Amino acid sequence: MRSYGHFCSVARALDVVGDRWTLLIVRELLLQGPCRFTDLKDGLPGVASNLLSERLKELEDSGLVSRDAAQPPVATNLYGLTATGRALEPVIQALGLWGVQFSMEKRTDDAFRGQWLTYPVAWFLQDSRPDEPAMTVQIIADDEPVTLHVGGGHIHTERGTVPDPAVTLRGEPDKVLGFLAGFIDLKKARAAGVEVDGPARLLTRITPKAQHSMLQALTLD
Amino acid sequence: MRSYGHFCSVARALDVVGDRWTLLIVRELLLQGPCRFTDLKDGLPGVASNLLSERLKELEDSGLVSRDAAQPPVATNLYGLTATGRALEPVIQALGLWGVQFSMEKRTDDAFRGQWLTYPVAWFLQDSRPDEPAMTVQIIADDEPVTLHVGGGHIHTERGTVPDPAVTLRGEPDKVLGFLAGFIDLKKARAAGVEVDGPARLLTRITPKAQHSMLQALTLD
DNA sequence: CCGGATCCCCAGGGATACTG
DNA sequence: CAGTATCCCTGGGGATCCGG
Repeated sequence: MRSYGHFCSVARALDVVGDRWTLLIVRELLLQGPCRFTDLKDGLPGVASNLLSERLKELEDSGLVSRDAAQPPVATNLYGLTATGRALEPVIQALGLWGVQFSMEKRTDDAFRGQWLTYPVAWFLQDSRPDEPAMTVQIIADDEPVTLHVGGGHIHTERGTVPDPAVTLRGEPDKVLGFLAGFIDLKKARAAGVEVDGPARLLTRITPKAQHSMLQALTLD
Repeated sequence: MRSYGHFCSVARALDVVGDRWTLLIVRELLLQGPCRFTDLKDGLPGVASNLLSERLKELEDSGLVSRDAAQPPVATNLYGLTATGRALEPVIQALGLWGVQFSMEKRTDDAFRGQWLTYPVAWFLQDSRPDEPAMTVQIIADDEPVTLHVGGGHIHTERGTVPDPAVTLRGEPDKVLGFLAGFIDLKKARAAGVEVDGPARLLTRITPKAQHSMLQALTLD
């Protein structure tokens, strides 16, 4: 990217990561960990392959991304973040927190990937009944399966399915997230097409963290 | 800006502030407070006036910036941040902290403005001898005058000169900042063209905050 | 099928000139 | 002073193609 030419650390940071797609590539590498070109491309719907290739080269030159040959059986490269790249997590988080206020606007054609549910859950939600036995919640949003491990006060997420979840949620991503975060109640969620398999009351132990009161001011129509 | 089309709050945030110059405009409005078009343009060396005009319009539409007519005598508009815009400060700060590692690279033709010194001072430096009487330090970097008010454990900065400072520092911005932050000692600073008027030992009460140890690993050649 | 490279087209950015 | 208008050109988007 063309340098802003300012002696200012904010401008210098943007000289490195200010290009289109760059911070979203870092987001995907943070969420997915070291992964292949194709995995990155799938996690960045809409990116042109030449752009992704070019950005990865620039990020490698800047020392934010490492490129390693995978184990011999598979002939592919694995892209991962260096320590410098991982140090961008506070930037991604600050952007993500600020961006929540725009996340509930209805946009019918937005793409969705399961791993994108990870951050809002980690940032905003908690297990409010840590003494109850751990449970797993299966979420299927836009056919993207995500598993929530709830217990001990925390919620851990991962992609994929799990054999016998305590509860299963299916629906559109914004509705599922809105329900989990408490923007809409069970009745409205069901009206919006969210299906709940299993005892819905188990889900009441998932609550927003208090410090993000901004979230609770949001409404979902 | 063209939307990324991702149902992800990071992407939604970048849909709003991901355009070139946008976050630097927010930086200037945070640093300068409500100000005129010309003040913004001066604080953003290199920006084309049509770009600045266009961005301000977009920021106004997004609800980040307010445009108010100034007091009758002067016929001009004042641009300021709304609460939504000010909420970007954590993003700017995270970027600025991450960008420090690139800030000491020598770039001879970088522009400099006094207000850009405000953030590094506020983020990294402290008054390590709060019990001593307050003092003012005058900095003249690239002909941009900045005043440091040091006392009570804190350092407050403002643009402009002050009548009788305890110490005056003159030199190139990176050298002055490097000296203040402790990357280079007085001898090296003088060798690099920094002039100190007044008792230099008074400056030893300005020290880096402990939590930003990253800073101290940096070296300035 | 994976990991890109190449090509073409167009929107957006940069520089400059101009106007109320 | 505070923008607007214009032109040019780079850089991004999209599709396709190619070597392994």
